[in-house]
Amino acid sequence: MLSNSVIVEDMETSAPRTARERARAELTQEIKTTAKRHLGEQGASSLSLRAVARELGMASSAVYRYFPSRDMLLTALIVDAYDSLGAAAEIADAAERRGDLSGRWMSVCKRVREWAIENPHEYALIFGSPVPGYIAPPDTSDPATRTSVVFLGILAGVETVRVADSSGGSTSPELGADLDRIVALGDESITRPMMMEGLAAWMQVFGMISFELFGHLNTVISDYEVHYRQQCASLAVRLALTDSAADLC
Amino acid sequence: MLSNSVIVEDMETSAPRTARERARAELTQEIKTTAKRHLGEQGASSLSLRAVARELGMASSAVYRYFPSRDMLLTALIVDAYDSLGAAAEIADAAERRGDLSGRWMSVCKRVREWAIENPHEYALIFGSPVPGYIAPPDTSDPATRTSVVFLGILAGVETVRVADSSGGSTSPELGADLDRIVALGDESITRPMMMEGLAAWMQVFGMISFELFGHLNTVISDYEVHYRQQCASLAVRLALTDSAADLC
DNA sequence: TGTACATCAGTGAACGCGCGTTCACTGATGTAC
DNA sequence: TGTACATCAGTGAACGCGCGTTCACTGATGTAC
Repeated sequence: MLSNSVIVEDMETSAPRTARERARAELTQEIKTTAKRHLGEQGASSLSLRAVARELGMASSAVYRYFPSRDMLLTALIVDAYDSLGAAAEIADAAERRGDLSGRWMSVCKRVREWAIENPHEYALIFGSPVPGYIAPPDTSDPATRTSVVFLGILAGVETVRVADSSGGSTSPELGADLDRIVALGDESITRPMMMEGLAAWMQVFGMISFELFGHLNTVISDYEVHYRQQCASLAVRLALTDSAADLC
Repeated sequence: MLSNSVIVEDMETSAPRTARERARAELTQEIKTTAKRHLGEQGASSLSLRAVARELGMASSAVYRYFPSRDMLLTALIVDAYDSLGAAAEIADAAERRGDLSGRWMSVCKRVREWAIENPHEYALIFGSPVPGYIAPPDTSDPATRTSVVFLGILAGVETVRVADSSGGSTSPELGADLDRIVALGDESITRPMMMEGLAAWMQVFGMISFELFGHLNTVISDYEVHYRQQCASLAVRLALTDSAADLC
């Protein structure tokens, strides 16, 4: 997975030999950076090529030398966002001792929220409402999985026997197959009940971040950070990453 | 809370004596209905008054007899969406025996997801990325709480002693005050650990629905309904609404 | 090292389009006597 | 019941605006000999 991302970055940033190539790489980046800023002021669906060009002091038609259409620019932003979040999660995970599962979990959770707060518009771009009429091309799905692979890696270290089966034994065959398929992604042996808990935790994490960023808790919670940390610590216990949440807060 | 919503509906639908008043009420509703449909095709930020008018076969300027501006129309849609979801949750809750806490929980969870699937654009409107540049007026916040009040009502029935404190004892004073404030909303005695679990469950529920609707699990889960039901059953156990998830699935 | 040609970035005008909002107006509906 | 006036819904033209995209062009950068 890591090697995969390196390849992507290679194509974008490395080996700009001639001045022309260097200039092109730089302007491509500048256009994306400006467009990212505009996302916040206008929202994804009304991102304007002309406005971006105007801010960069160039003719609107010049942007077409870099992106063949507005939708392609949007796609580039989405891919970048997934990649940026994925890289942040990978780094946070790698900073902890491999055996310290709860430490890795807390570190990744913390970093994901930080990333969202630092890049609210990009977070909204990938986790908010889909841009209507826009259909993500297949090349977006690969960087999208980076973050969840990190998460699966942490789960894989758990003695999954310790997670009880709370399904009541009535899992549908279809859902069972789904769970097995996710497990196979990580190439590890995770039990189905464990996978259900993992999915639940994952969705709760993004639910919490979305609620915070989209303002659904504005009049409810004031100390978002402490709340988030405690909830993540509870999740660590539930996922059997540790015995006690006390030392995580 | 219920009486409040009745008042709102009274103002909108009741007592249209003259033909003029009846026509006005009907057209107001028609405009909103058409606008709702357009939400899906274009997204909230590019909802077009002119397009709505065109579809209704009237001059674009005529819409201004009903809504003073595009933003006011958007506000009306948001208020309607919150109210509609809140009403659905209240009805689902009321259909179950008061003492059957896990039944009420499962019923409300099921109905909330159904509502989201039936009204994906309205769901995205209130739980997706905020419409940029649009600032919700204060009158939107009241209907927004309807759904959570239903949820608090269920929590209030639990012997909260049964929910263990997983915070490790290090709650910040600020967060503690936040939790107490939420508890006070429902005018019931819910312990802080219980409230934390309640928030977690609530956000997981909306995280699951958002992931499903926004397509983040498209290649991951195929049997959304079973997955959702099982996760909600697990949550019921965790919230001490029941002892076993088995009879809920 | 110098010249001739090819490649490419960027320009500016133009296309057709849709938008929100305003305004003076017409004609229908409601009300007071 | 009938008339005179007030209220209001809806019209259509106009305002100024921004949008995505195309196209023929100029001039700079790169390359082959």
